[in-house]
Amino acid sequence: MAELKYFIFFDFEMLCSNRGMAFEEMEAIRLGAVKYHIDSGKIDYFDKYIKPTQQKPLSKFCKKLTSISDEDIRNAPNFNEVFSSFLTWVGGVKKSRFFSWSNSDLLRLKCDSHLHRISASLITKIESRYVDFQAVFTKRVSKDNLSVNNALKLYGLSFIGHQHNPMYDAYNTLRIFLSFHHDPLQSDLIMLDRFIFGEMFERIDEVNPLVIAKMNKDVHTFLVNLEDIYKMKHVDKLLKQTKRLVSKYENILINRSGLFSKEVTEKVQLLKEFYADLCHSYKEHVKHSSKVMMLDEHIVTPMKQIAS
DNA sequence: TTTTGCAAGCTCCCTGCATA
DNA sequence: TATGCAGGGAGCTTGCAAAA
Repeated sequence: MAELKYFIFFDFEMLCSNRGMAFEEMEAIRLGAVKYHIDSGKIDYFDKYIKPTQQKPLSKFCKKLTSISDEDIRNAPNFNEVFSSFLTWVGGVKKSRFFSWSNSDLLRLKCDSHLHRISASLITKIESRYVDFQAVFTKRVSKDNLSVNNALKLYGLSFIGHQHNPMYDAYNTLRIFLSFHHDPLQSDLIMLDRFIFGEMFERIDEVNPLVIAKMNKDVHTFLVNLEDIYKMKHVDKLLKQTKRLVSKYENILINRSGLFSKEVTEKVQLLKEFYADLCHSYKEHVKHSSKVMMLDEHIVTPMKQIAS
């Protein structure tokens, strides 16, 4: 396995129309990217227009959105040429990890590569090193899918360059990535705001007691509504409800910032154990064609411990 | 402006049960 | 057996945010 040296953030601008267009027809017309050297922090830039196979003039909507003109792409190299120079610029797929903000850029890459008969194994190689950073950020920090601009704002940053310029979009995605990695405390505070409290903390020392109080309240409400016996058709609803509760708190276990106390992480662990036992018990009941599912005392014990 | 994805809420239909 | 009611589930609608 080659040593990881670069993080490549890339973004495509595509053909588009306000009258609707099938994704297959939305060929790439500009590829922008930034290369982050992991060792030195140096950043390289890549930006090229792409001539699409279809020769129709760009729609007004597309021109306005992307600031790309017909002249920009008329004499541009085709997808094969741009992709080839992109790979040269990357300097080694095996030494790189690829990122974009939403997986639509990967889908575009796959779609256009197929159209231009680019080696499928090469695309598979890139895909195996690809991360949809928006999905990671949503799961770990923001809860909802945010635009690059709104994600930057969470860290008090503003967009640098022009939006819908793919190189700047890629560069600003890198800035979110670096904030996420270099400022775990702020990332955890944002996560608490968006997943649990709906507001930012002013004082760090308030965090742990308030998380415990909130968990106690949530778990207590859950236990009040919990029944001893469920018809099997109703267990699905219980599982969903429990999963939502786990999703709300499980990021605390990662604790990159060290913000959360042992007491807090242990309570979240108990919550996860309860969910795991519940899922296991459900599968066993399904396996034996049970009509009802009883919640044994030992399954509910972790929840009672949290609420105590 | 359209498309996409997700979540929440709403509606309709089916099922089961009670009653005549 | 026919009718009416309640509850639940599937599927549809709506709203929101992000993508181009």
